[in-house]
Amino acid sequence: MKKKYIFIDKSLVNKKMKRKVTLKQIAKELDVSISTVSKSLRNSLEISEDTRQKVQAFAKLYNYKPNNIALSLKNKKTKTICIIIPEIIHHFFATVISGVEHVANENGYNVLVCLSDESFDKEVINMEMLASGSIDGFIMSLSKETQQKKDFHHITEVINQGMPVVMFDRVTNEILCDKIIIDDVHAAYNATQFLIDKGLKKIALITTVDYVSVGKLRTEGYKKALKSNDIDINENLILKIEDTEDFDHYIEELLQNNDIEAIFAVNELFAVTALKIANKLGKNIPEDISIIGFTDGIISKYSTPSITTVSQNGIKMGGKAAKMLIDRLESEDEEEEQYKTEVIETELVERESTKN
Amino acid sequence: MKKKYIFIDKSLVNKKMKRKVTLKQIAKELDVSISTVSKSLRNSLEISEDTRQKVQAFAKLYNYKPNNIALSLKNKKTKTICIIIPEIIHHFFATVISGVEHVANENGYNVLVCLSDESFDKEVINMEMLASGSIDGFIMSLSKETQQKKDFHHITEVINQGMPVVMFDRVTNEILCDKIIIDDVHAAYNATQFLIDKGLKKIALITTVDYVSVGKLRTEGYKKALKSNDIDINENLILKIEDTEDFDHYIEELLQNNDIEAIFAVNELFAVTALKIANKLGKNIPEDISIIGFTDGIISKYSTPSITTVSQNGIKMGGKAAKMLIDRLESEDEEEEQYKTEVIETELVERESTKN
DNA sequence: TTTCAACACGAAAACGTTTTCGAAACACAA
DNA sequence: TTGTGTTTCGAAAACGTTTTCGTGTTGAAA
Repeated sequence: MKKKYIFIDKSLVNKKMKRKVTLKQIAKELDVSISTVSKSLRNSLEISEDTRQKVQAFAKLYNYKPNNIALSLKNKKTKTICIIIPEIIHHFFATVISGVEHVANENGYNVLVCLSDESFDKEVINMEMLASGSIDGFIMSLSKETQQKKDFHHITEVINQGMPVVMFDRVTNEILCDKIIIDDVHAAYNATQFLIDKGLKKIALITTVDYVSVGKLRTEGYKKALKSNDIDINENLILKIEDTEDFDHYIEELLQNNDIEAIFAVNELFAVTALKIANKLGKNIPEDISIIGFTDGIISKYSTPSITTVSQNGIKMGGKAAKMLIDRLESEDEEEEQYKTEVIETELVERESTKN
Repeated sequence: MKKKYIFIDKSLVNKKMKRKVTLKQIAKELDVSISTVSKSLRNSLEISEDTRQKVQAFAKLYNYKPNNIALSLKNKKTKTICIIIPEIIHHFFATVISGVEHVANENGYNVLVCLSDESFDKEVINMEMLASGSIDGFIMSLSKETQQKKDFHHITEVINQGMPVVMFDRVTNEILCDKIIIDDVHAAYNATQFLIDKGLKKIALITTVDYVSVGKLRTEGYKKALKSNDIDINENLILKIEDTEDFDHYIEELLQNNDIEAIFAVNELFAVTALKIANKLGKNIPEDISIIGFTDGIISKYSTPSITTVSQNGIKMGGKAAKMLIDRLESEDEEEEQYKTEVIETELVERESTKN
């Protein structure tokens, strides 16, 4: 008979289990007070050399580590910050988290990640839940639904409780707090100008509906660039896409019904989809149509042809956001500084989808 | 003179600041004991209808929320789980987090994200740090360095302290715990067989160095498929790539020096890079060379041509991992069940990079 | 009037720390 | 012996909860 499983004796397992040791247990074992143990471990001069060494040796032997929760309760800080983002599958948001995590870690903070799924309710629930002591501060980018509703009471509430909030990318003027953004208008302006400089005039815009702040701003930049080059704005060339819907056929229509020379898309997905549809319609990129996207993600980089984009540098944004939050946390109740809005430089990454 | 800034009076700010109210404060205000307040809020029958209502009204007015840290200390559970992954920028890991987060949230848990950056030390530090009360359990995928060193003491230690650990994707046999994996050998076998079924025989493999567990297993599957179809294994067609190095020219060599009919790549990056280099060398995909990748990521989907891949379903993996961990947390100290290893089904997603 | 429930509430312990303050013990000078 | 310091330690409060147990009050039954 073959043995198929190895059953592990429970008492044996428990023997191996060194449950976490506490100050109280050490104190009892060494027959001193809890205070003495605590002080010894923190090398207080109040305690004699002898006792200190004895305690420290014992603590090391039993691998004593102070309980973080108890410390949090005592210090009223958790050394944890929370980042709330609409979703994590987007490359941009993943890079932001990466940036946040690194800076946070360097400063001894941990990062709690919450996904709002673009839902107002989840955003509210998460914030209310966590504001009750679990974390020291928030970094967040608004969900689409929140931006549409323009209801920010959950954020004001948290701020009024004295908890710092740093907003990034999708922000709102209705909340006073630290912010990290890019100059969407300017970046879009530059991207459009870049196309115009190549001698292209019939430039289509694929953007989001207006309540998405960044979409609106980028649309603004696009229009501004056209105007300052005395190119008429043709509303037929502007496609506003509701994010939930299947948008392929809209782009197909756009490309079929207009002899477009270039496309500026406000995100990566729109850009790559336009590229694929253009291909399907027998247009060559960049010979027939030039394409510029937004967000320097993995798609643009590995697409064929690779796509010229406006790079947002999510890692930098995340890093700066974490730095701002932590600065505010650590300087707390010193002079209340004014809230700052920091603008991160964007960069046009030229690739194969635009002709030169 | 134009006003450039609006200075906000600090006392005013503080007036608006409703700092978190505690049981003690409510008790004092209503001139009852803390116990009475606590019981009232939890609708204890010990307390008279009158008092209960009074307390509840007051608590609602001042927006009382119990302090999570205090609760954690009392209950010895934090309702937080930690996921440690090598990096977040990889689409696969992002999807896993997404899966974890959703299931965790459904069950009232929060998710702490730690990035090991493929570094053994960071993995160790993070685990040791957090094991001291901050979280209830771990979900993790090993860093490359840890796999190389084969040093898992930090994980055993945590487990011995009674903290449950669930490993996924990059796991090891040296640790006894719950695991979620895919059958890498089988999936690679199928992918290779898929190519063979198309009549392709000269199939190259682009894989990682052997210490990466999944790379090794997928290599095994590839070889197995060749053998069972009586195709000789040509080591020249097997390219093992060290992850840190710049590998483009290796792939280029591989493609130039052999008249390859198909490529099986163990990850997305290798696949798309091979595709681009093949293109550059004037080969048509899939007419001249068929390509299959691994990990159903964003790159494969939006590449041109889109890439046939083995889909790992990270969301499902993450969800299952979270479920397993939470089950163990909540059933704790009931019968110690045996550790389970769950195998997630993979799926071959057929796209344009393989001919039919 | 006594007795006994039932009711309504409070005191205190517990979770694991840190820190303040007081005090015991001892040494040493006057 | 007394007074003055110094050294070394412990008690207790504090952080914010929950929960056990005790207790005082009331009303009714005996």
